[in-house]
Amino acid sequence: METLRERKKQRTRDALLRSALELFVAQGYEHTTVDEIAESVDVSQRTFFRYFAGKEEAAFFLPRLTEAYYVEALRRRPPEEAPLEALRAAVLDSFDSIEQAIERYVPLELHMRAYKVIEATPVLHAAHLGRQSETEEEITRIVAEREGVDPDTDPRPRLLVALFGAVIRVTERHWSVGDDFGVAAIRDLTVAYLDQVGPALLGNWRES
Amino acid sequence: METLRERKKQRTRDALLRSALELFVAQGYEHTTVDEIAESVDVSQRTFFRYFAGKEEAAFFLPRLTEAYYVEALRRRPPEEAPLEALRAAVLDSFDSIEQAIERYVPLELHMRAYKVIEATPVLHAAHLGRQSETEEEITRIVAEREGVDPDTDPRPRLLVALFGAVIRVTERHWSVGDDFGVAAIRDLTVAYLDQVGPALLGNWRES
DNA sequence: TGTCAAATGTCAGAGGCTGACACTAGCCTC
DNA sequence: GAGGCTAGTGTCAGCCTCTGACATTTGACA
Repeated sequence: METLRERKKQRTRDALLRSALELFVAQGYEHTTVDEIAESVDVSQRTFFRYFAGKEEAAFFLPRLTEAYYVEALRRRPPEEAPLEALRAAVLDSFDSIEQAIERYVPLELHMRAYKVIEATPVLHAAHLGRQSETEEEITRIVAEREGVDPDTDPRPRLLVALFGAVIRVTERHWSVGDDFGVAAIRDLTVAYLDQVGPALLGNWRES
Repeated sequence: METLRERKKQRTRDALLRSALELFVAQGYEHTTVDEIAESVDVSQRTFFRYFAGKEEAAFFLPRLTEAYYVEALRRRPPEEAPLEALRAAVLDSFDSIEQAIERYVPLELHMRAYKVIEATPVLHAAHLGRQSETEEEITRIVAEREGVDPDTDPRPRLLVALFGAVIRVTERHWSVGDDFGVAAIRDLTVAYLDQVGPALLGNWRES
């Protein structure tokens, strides 16, 4: 962000993002119109659409960021690690670095509240799943490369990533209905759920 | 469907459904307008929206049906079965009964092609994932009840169902990019992927 | 300072979807 | 079988998301 022009752009986008999230949190995603968001930042509706491809994109700007951090964390894991272990460690790693990244845009709590709006709004939740599904495709390629297998032939990378993603989503969902807005809460839940994968798949629950 | 009135309604809805799927398959979901669908059946746009809550709902009418069949098949599994085994057997069971159910509405091949459109259209795929996520909630309750555990306390039912759903989705995705439109192909793929869950979760792939 | 390009605004319009109201056509009773 | 009732349909007006086209403003930079 060198020139004045670029700084202005940045400020406009940040303001739009922040206003959008605040409005979503305050009055719900569906009850917030793009006109409202634009007006609250004093730009035209058209300008909003030049910064965000759609209303959804405003809601997903920060989730996108955190996913990028996760992918980055995964790329950094040592190649000797077993695949599942690398996926798990990357999640825990990324939790740390993400907080500051978020704060560059909005207060962490606003982000957390917005995240709960995503989980609670069916159309947003669906879009969220769709995006995650795309991310999983990227992660699949990373895992396959780590292990030196072909993801189009060997089903294991895609399957492992899908299974892992399922655990993450159950965790997010569980977190989203709770009252704890902190990152530590998600972290603990993630570990707890990952540890339950074995028992869940076990044949007989009634003997335990 | 006793009265003439009811028969007419049924015919209108069936015609709308069929026209919609045909248009989606022929020219793509996004390039098909509701006006087009309505016009091809010679009713007003408003009438379309009285039969389907939205354009999406037309695309998901049959997937909804097949999911209902799956849930029903699961309910019928003997209670002694281990949970994962019941989920697996229910999928295979339901494949049989679904074909005829579909044919009551449209030719099976049209349905299969429409299904590929869902998988290939991002906005539909996302909505599909959202709906599946809701179905998983229902399945979770069924599994929890079978096993006599509380799904709000014990993480295993929800986790198992999420993991199982992940395998199903990978299977669907794989099938959707292939050229085989038959049901047998999905069935075989399902079995193959389910058998890979263990190996995928296994620590080290390089030793095998 | 004047030129160029980037950013924004304005306008028109497509497409999804909804509420309100009028009208048409099966249904049911007498 | 005529007439009242009501479910189903059409019409219309309007909101909201999103896009293309064109005009206008405002930094950047020689």
